[in-house]
Amino acid sequence: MALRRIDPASDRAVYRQIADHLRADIESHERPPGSQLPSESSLVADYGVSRVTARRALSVLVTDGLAISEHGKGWFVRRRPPVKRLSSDRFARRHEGKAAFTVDMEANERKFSVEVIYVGQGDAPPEITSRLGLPPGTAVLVRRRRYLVEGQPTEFATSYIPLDIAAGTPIEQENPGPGGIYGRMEDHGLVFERYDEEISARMPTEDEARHLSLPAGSPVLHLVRTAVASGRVVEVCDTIMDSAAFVLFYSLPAR
Amino acid sequence: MALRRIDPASDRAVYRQIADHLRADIESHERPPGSQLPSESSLVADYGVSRVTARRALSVLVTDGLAISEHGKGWFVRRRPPVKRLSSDRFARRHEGKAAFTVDMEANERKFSVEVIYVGQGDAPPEITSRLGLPPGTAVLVRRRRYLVEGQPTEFATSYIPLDIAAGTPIEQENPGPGGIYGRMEDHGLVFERYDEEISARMPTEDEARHLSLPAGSPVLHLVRTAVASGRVVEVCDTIMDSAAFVLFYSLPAR
DNA sequence: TAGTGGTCTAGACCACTCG
DNA sequence: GAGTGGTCTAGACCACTAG
Repeated sequence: MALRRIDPASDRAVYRQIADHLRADIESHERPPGSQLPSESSLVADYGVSRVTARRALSVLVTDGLAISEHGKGWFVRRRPPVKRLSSDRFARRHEGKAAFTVDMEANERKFSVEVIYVGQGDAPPEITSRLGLPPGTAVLVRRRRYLVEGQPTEFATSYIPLDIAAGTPIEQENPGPGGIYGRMEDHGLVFERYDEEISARMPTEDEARHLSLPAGSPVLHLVRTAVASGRVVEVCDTIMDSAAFVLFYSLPAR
Repeated sequence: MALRRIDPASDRAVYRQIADHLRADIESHERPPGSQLPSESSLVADYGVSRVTARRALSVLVTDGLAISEHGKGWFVRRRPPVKRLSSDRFARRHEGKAAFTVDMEANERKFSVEVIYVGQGDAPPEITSRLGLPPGTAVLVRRRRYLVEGQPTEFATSYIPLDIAAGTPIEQENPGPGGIYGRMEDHGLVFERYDEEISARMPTEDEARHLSLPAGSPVLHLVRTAVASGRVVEVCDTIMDSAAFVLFYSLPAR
């Protein structure tokens, strides 16, 4: 964090050089997560650049997911919530009467909560009805909720369930009871065979960024789970996760 | 793509309004992938804003992963390489004598190639030696390579293998032969038990962005695979993937 | 009120691409 | 050479946060 100067002979743009200095400080933990970065005016004074250039340097760090700005307060090194999501034994342990998310979080000893945003009939996007094996436009049960870990939103999930499975069962309730919706499906004789998960990553839409309180430069993990029971698809769950908060874990047997 | 105007009464910043217009055109495919966006000067003329504001609007799209700029040429709607990576049957099919990546790509009928960057002894980061069950600083065999799909780099992988397994075997060669390094390990009597995979997503480092020719606003998928055979960890493979090029697929049995 | 970031302007010089 | 993006400056006004 020693005072560094711009090399005017360098090919590297001035704003990048300043960003490099700050990045080095962040990566070496000389500027720890949550600490305040130099203000724009102090960069202007220290480096002898215009305010626009100082801002650009700081913006580079935001784009790289290393910093955030807070209006009226300053620029700060971004805090990273460390959370781990288990997978392979996630569904096995569900049989003890807990929903998958509960199992995941308890395995990591964190305080969590669930916010139900919407439960009721609704339309599903065509990609979803197609996975469910239903004609486009078919009404389904929609369960939309947001998961919070230690007060911070980290995950935003929407489940789609065929109405012939959900109608008249506790699956239509906000709280479907012990074991979650999978438990209720088993009560009705459905035998689960497998869960297929597709994972991708991308930048969030503006909506997603708002729902998850994501700073700029923070990608999301997109997970689509298809649950198969008794020979048919009984649920498609579309999940958007703060990528800074999750590591997904899969254990594949060799044979 | 009709001529739209800025609403000066709106709370939304001018550069965001312009970005919104362009984003809508991109998402509706009125501006298809690869097409040229309006030049900075034409935005200046059409919207009556300064060049800085026009550039900021375009930069928003870059940060969101929707556009790229090419010096001297213009701004373009980003092309997205569609590729799918299979997982669950990836290792099962390896036994036919093909490496996992080959299986993945053939399943998607794409032209691919592998570039070997380095094969030889080297140091492994402490996270890696710890996974391998070796003391920090132990030398290991390092195999670093880059995978290209249809000429575009999409994946950058580094394998770390304990020397007592690799030394004196074709694993130390650039081309380890049919079935890849796993095939050679089996030749020596190792029996594979499972592959553990940890997946996360984040923004790339500058190095990673260069190696993968990633535009700004393009996150990477980070996959760390730990191969367990005959009761010990025989390889850790650290993979960085262009998130725009991959969808990871896992099938989890219910019991 | 003082300090911080958020937005915008007008103008400059440079480097790259293409015909 | 004409057009495109890349970088930088000096200055302005506004909005938010704090003591």
